[in-house]
Amino acid sequence: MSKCEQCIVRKFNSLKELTKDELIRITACKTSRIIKKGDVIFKEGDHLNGIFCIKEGICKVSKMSENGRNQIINLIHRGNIIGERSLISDEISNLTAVALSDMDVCFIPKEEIIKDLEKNPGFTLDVLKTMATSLKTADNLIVNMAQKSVKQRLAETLLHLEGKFKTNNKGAIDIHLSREDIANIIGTATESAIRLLSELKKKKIITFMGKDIAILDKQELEKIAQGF
Amino acid sequence: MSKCEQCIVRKFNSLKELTKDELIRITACKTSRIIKKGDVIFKEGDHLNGIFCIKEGICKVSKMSENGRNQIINLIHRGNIIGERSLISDEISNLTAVALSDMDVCFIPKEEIIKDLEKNPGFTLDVLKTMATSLKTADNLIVNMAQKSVKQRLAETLLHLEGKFKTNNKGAIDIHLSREDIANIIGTATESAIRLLSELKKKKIITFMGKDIAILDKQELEKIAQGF
DNA sequence: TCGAAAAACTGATATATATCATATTTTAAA
DNA sequence: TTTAAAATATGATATATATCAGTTTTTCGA
Repeated sequence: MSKCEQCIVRKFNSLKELTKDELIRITACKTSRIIKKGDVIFKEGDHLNGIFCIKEGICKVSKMSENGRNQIINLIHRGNIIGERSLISDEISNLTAVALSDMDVCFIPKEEIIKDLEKNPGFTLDVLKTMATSLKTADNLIVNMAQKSVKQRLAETLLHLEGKFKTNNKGAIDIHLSREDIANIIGTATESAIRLLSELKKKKIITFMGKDIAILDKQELEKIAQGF
Repeated sequence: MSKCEQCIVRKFNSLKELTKDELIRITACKTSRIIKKGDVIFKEGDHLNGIFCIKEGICKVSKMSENGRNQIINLIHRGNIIGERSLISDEISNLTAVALSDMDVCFIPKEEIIKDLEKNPGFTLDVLKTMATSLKTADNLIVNMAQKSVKQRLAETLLHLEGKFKTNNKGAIDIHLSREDIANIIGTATESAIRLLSELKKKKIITFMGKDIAILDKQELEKIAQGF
């Protein structure tokens, strides 16, 4: 069992605010889990009973609309925590998390986190700051979804993905998403996403490298994202 | 100058967690403001330097998209607090707040709230819980905006408005919004909103009462909201 | 390595929604 | 009260996007 006190991943999230003693307590009760690509970490309606700290890998966080269409709300990677919103509200999960790659995560039981929230104001404040940032991001997404065209949202998504996941040694965006996933991020039909990607490829703004996508003309993509 | 200790409005927000002493301190430094319908309370890019506690009236909280279209993110009324997200992130405001009616609000300076956040864990935890709820609401809105048709969103908005603002003595939804405001809530062109409202009126699902709207057939509206 | 299933792709068509134009009604200011 | 401006309404049309149908390519398990 790896020790939280020595885990570098906590530096990237609110757990960095915990004291050594608190971390030792967490180490004692947390469980490590290996999650296979495609596995469901949790789904809408689940009682979570804790939070997940992502040590390695990527997952998508999504929600079903009443129409039966799936909307990806966020992509989560190393260092992030998921499940904390439901924990704080003391509710069943409103979201579904599915692994996009093999993952290495730690599960920390609810009671331990609540103990820290009640006893360590620095931790609580950091969780609050993180949530404030999430809320700002969500507000931006609402505006984009409501006001921008699918083409704009696709361009923006590609730029955002490159910024977040960087490029691999071949210059391609370092995350593999299916066409359906991309469609579910921008909120459109899979066919529409495919068509618009093909169009961008034809215009040499992007290119496909095996399963990945590389941005060739960032400037042009930024223009499209802004509606030109 | 009214006293926070005696103010009933605080019972509806996180300020309820403050101690008597803390409230007395807030009373000493807060300022009351009368805001006229149509006035801007704050706008995107403003340094807020505090939060606003709404004692009376309603305001819309919105954000401009890069396209130059305005998206209303939330409607805020008596008991709610605005400006706390920017305060916690220590950022300029990402949103604009405009009064939809004459308002009576209290402005509480940033330093005082920060003091309480640092010293009163119950207060911080309540702010955190409120923000967790806001985040859930925002996530739902993302999904609706991305996956539902304008017609669905209009129906849902009308139902939501009735639930939130109740009906007046004539049975109309007790908030007055311009057609443009309604369009900016559902994220569509004003003409489209008008057309769809007319359609609902023609079908006797809603009716117009002067400036207000009344829901005549809630069941049917719920069906439309669900995509039928 | 084969074959079935899944994913990616393309075309044709329908439909929802935006846009532009213009008319009518309401509001508010002079 | 009159009048200009704003809000509401409606029609015509263009366009973006969804949907349905079918093909090709890729993936992966037996």
